[in-house]
Amino acid sequence: MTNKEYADLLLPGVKHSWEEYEKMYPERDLDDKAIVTRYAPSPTGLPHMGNLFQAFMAMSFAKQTNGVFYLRIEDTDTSRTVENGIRKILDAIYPFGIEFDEGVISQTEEKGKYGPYIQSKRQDIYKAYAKKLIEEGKAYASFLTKEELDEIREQQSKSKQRLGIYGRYAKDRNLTKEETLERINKGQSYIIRIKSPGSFFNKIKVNDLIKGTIEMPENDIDEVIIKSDGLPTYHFAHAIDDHLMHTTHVFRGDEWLSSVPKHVQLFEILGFKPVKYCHLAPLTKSDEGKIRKLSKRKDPEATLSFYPENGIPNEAIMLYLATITNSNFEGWHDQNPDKQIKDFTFDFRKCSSSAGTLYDLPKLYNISKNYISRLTKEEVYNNTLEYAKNYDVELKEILEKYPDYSKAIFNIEREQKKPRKDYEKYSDVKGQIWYMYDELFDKYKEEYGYDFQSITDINEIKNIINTYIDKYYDENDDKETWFNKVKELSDELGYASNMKEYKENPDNFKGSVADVSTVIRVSLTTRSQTPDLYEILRLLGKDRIKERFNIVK
RNA sequence: GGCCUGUUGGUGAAGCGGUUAACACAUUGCCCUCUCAAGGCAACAUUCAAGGGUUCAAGUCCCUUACAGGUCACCA
Repeated sequence: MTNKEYADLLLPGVKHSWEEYEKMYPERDLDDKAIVTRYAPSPTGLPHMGNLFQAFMAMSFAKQTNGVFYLRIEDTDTSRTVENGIRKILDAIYPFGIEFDEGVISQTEEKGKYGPYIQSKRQDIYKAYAKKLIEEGKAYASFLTKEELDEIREQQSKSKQRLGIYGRYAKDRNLTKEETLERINKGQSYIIRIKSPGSFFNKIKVNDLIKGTIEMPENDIDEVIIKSDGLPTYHFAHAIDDHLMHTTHVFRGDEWLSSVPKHVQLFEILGFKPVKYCHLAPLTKSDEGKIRKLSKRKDPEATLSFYPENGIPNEAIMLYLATITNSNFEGWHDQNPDKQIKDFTFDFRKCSSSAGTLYDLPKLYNISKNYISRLTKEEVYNNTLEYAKNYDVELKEILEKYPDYSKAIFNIEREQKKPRKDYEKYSDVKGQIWYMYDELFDKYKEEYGYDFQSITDINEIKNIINTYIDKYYDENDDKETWFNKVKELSDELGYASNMKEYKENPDNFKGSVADVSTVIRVSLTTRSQTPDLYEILRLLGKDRIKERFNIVK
């Protein structure tokens, strides 16, 4: 019996040979420097922030080198695969600006010449290469049962030896063809393992683009490559797919680092050109003094839906991811505020190699605040409306009812060199401007209550607002005239119009122009802290000012 | 337990044998100012997990220890 016939018996029904597959997946016609990489999730649930981070990074490096970024679905664990898993991944990730050049593009479609991009549809390919290894004597059928495996593990840990199927524990390694076939004929189930040529006492060096050069023992474990369900293990699928799809760089979590010797070995015995590895540290969080991985279960901010639900702009998240990808991004962005993330050139040498990046929400909010402050009034209006449509019906109705007026509100101290920065997220908006709308003012004024500061005597308050509206208010005043009048009002009523004088001799006055302004401000809005009072007066207009003054009791 | 990685202020970090140890967030104080936000200025690591070594010189190179994380599946 030839080796080829033997391989056919172990893995029957394979349609193509590995040579044919090699021809079907030719080299890509790309620049030498072009990075081909992928995002390769398992469809086992919703992606989280760590996944987005990986996808973002892989995409950024591919795009800046005019390479290819594709989506591959790793669904070789059929028991964990969830319903509509692909759609869930895509829906979660698309809003954040992740774009694939190739690969799976919807639950049912894909594009590109290197597919299928779903591993469960590539079974024949994996088997063809497994047969190659069997033919060459580099892989074999292993009949170890669950019980035998457990026993070996127990024995190894009891005698403090390394765990795994290697050396003398790889019992079926030296079975002859005849012995193997005999067992198969008896109906014993088997899987395919590689016959590892490595020795634990040899060291290999791997140059990880992020972690640097790492020295590790060679792999000597007879790793499983084809499982009993006929599907490949992650390790085998990784080698085959990334070879055939001509991936140049593999971005993945650093939990894979310790598997690298297996992967290097697999590429070698298959005769593949090795890929470059970029192992990313997990996003972490400090919890009761301990550092741990960001967790979907414990940390709401790990879930991608947290962001739209809280009105945090997607762009801010991308900006944040860029700043934790490369430490020099932030400085560049400050210098080039009008440029896009894609204009920045990321550098592997500027990627942090530390054990974990703390995912810092306050920092993200700061980035978001700066981002929103630079938007135009239209953009703020549209984005807030978009948020409100899903999460705040009351706000949505108000915004839709008064589009121009709302934009004018958003324009207060906006669209200038040093814009006002008071929204970290769109969900902050209502809390800061509700009093500008009569409907909301009527509804919430009692709830919030008038926040008069130092002046609490209602007669004095009435005195100030009545004198102001009767003698000084003129809706046609410009800002300077307006404020001069407020000062005159202060002088007339015994308040210091000059803050310096007031600070020097506070006892000579009833208060200052600040107190007078506060009375006007609070009477109109109930709030002691608002944006520019002049702008608010202008937007409210004479009638509503009078109306609101009259309500104050 | 074996193997691997990491450890610079409250946080993220820059640093690649000679610097007053950048910068950003947070915090605190002052200034500006009709409030808030913003902005300006300043404070915040006598020291780079601990110890030892190499060197004229070490956060930077070497060793040991400690701590943290990862990994050792027919899961990815």
